[in-house]
Amino acid sequence: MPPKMTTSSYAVLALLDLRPWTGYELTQQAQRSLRYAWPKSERLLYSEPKKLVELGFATASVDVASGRARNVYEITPEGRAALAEWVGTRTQAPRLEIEALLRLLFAEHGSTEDLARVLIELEGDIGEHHQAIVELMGTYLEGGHPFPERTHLSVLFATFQIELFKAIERWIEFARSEIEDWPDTKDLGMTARTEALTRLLADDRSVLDE
Amino acid sequence: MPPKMTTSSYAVLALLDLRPWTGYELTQQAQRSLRYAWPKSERLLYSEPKKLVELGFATASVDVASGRARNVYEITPEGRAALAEWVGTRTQAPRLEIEALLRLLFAEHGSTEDLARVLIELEGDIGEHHQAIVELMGTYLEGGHPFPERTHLSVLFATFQIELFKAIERWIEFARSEIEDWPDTKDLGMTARTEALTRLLADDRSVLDE
DNA sequence: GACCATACGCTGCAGAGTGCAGTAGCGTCA
DNA sequence: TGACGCTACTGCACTCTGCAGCGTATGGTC
Repeated sequence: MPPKMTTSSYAVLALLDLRPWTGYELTQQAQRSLRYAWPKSERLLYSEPKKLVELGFATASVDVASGRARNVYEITPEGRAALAEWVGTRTQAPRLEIEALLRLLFAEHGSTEDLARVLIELEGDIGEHHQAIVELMGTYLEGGHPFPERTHLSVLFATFQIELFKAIERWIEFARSEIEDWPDTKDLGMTARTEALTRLLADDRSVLDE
Repeated sequence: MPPKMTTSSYAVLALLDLRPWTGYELTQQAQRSLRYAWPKSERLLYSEPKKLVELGFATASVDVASGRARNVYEITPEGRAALAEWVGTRTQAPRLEIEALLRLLFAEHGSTEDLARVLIELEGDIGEHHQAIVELMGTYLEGGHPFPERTHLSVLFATFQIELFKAIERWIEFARSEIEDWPDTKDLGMTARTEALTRLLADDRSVLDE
């Protein structure tokens, strides 16, 4: 049986459609540009182009010119056809893994300080990404986009990241102020405040509009 | 070598701390309540309690009382100790897999209609979750929380979901109106509109404040 | 009263994906 | 000159997923 095309395979194939890349470049580029939509390990990104070659969607050649040997991958017409077909398939539902929220849900095992620390860690992780995107937009303004004709796509993509990060940061502030009023993490149950929040949520209203 | 405790192991252990569960109940409960923070497959959720037993963090017994045989798992004092230690460890960075955004980034392979369809699919997936949370809050108001003393945690957790879903839905509307003005998905590059957006993002301003 | 769908209650297995260790060449700065 | 870091990967063990399969009990239909 031939290997199966996964979403990750199409992601790498779409990069190969832009230009030929070496395996190393592919891992670096994919980790930098796709990290926020499709985070995958370096290890996998080294394996995917090999699979594409096996399927006839890419060709591999070895370049020895610049120093040490490197695999160079290039897309084939069959590869482009596969990409065109991919567009018609159903999009997978998003999948959000947020350990900080798991720890919030089970915060009873630690103190309110432990919970505050979890929020700080989340804030740090989000803040890093947030800042990186803002800086990237600065370089785009100076003509730094590696594929200028694709700027409209990268920027629309970036608007999502920024709105998401801002929303999460706003929530962290909100959660922090809520937790400040908690005497403990345990056994509070349905306090007056929690009931007020529950009512807002049951009416599908934002808890931040204050 | 004994098996390794993963975040998923702690998630299941934290559930076991609430009360004993059968394997089946554990899979259902974990998929319902943890889906938005820590989405894991049914298969894994059947395996985790076995690992906990091997580590001495839970005990297993077979209940034949009600119809057919079922495994019942219960936490041990060692299990509770492990949970208490977990609180002190570093929280993993969030990991957001959103195939819709990957397809946006490579929208050049399809038409603007294809891209609009991707947004509709994303909207549908988010909308389902959004609605489920709102309904859950309704049941909490009617005293439907299975562990009433933990309501404050569940509700704070839910505020995150609602704010996140609302932010994503707002962005989808925004993206839709942007794409409507595109003659094509390809080669637009740095249009005047894209430049305006890039400037906003580089200043870390929201593109939705209009 | 036989049938069938559906929920319960799992297990095995192949394959996707991760993390880490290891290997090896090249540049550079002290 | 040797220590460090970047380039450029590969192998391996292990985590996690999806799917197929399998038997039991419950409720409703023809």
